[in-house]
Amino acid sequence: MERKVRVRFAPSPTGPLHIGGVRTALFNYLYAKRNGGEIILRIEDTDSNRFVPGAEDYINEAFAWLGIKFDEGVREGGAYGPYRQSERRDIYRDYVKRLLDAGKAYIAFDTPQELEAKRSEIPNFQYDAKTRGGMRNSLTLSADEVKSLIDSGEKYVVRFLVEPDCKVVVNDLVRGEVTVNSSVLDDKVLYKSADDLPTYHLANIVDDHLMKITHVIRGEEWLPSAPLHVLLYEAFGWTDTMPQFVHLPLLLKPDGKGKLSKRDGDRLGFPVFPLEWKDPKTGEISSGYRESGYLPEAVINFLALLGWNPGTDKEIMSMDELISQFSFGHCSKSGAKFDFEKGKWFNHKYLQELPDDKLAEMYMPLLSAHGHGDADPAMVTRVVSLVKGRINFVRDLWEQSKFFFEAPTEYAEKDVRKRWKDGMPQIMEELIGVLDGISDFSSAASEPIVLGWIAEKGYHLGNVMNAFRLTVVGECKGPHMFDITEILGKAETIRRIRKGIEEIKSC
RNA sequence: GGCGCUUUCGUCUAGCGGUUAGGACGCGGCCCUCUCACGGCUGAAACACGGGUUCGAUUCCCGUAGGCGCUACCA
Repeated sequence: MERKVRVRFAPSPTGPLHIGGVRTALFNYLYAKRNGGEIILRIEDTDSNRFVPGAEDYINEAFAWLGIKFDEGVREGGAYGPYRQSERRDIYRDYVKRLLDAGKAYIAFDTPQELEAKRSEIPNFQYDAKTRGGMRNSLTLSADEVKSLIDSGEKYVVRFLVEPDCKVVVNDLVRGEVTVNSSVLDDKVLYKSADDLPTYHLANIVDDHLMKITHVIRGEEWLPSAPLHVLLYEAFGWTDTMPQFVHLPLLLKPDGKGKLSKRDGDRLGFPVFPLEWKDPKTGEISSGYRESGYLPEAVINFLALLGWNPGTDKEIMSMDELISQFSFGHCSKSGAKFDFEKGKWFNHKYLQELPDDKLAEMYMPLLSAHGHGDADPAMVTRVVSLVKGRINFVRDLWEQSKFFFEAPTEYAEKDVRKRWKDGMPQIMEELIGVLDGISDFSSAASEPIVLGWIAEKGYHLGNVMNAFRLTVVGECKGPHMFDITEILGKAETIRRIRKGIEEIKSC
């Protein structure tokens, strides 16, 4: 029977959501939506030691910004809650008991210190069929001993009993069949004594089963424990509804080796988190894509193409297009190095798609910060239309357009040397006269007049125009000259040429 | 160390037995042009290695090497 597709993204609230986690969530989302299914956000807070306040809110805010909407979750509600694992203790206890009663799990009293001692004493020590007979557990102790130990308040964990030498097959939608021998698996702790909570493995299987998850889509770091999960489904007798597994390739460091980590962002100067994050303990701030000027659509598009492709040359795709094209058949198997330059390119592309007035609106706070909050919106929109082609971020707008708002106070030495030749001040004086005589200062009307004057005088077009530009912009770059002067107006243009004649010293 | 996954330009990747090995980012050149960008065109740049299988391997299989992950009462 075909079950309705249900997937989940299950982060633990141990800090800000890593960009690799965002990518995993995105693939879950795309697959679910592509197949008319549902996506659940489950908070896996079964490690009370690593719990970080604020992390859960961060996760919700990040997905809201990115445009990934969950069908069920702590905030969204749903028929399969609670969606926070710390609120499901009773459920887990019940399922652990089932395993215990069925003889598929056992109680172990070994303390962390005892285990530590074993590990340093025996190389490659593993708690399994070979070694469990020499440990303190309900398999080696008599029922009476176990009972009295428990009654006396002795701490214990519950371990999964792994039968040795069995072939375990994990069926993975992107990797095919992955086979391991159960002897390489250890008797994993399913229930911890330290915080009276299950481990990831137990909670994960129980919740996925109860929440009717059909596809477990997660990072490749989980592949080694997937056989254990398969064994757990078998132990519970849930093999007929066991989800399909998909292990996604990891996001790797742009340089060097290893998977992308928090440190890489600080080191290489790009964010590894969707939103800025302030560590509640240390006060340390980690930059986010949102605060760095990224458009959420660009981040989504960029991330989608890391480890997946539509099978065509198309690269710029909206969320809806991604959804309609998505499949695991086009997922790659090997890790992808994080290419920050390409990320910038995506943002550049998406910025170009924005309407000018919208971009202008996004520019306003920055303009205000530079003391130009009173700028005319129509003028700003026009400015933005002229310079947007050269920006990767909204913040680049200032560097590219500040001369529209402030007269240059210094002049690029290199350009002065090249364009401010002897006699140029004199020609600029003439230019002032020509400009002063123009009544319609629009680009279209003024350009032929100035160009005509240059031609008539036999001046060098490039030299005169660049000297002109130097006085108005401060350097030889920027949009079409007459588009600039149209916005500046006659008075300001002439004022700047005069200022230039005064201040530019030829070399 | 053990176990598993993986391997096409510097990077992200297309390719699913026969291709001049394609695209994108970045880099170089040309065009456009008053400048710098944008844009258009274009150039350099890859099948890790060794065995098989096959008429034929980038493609399938096996090794080797490299890379990555896991190896906790963390997820």
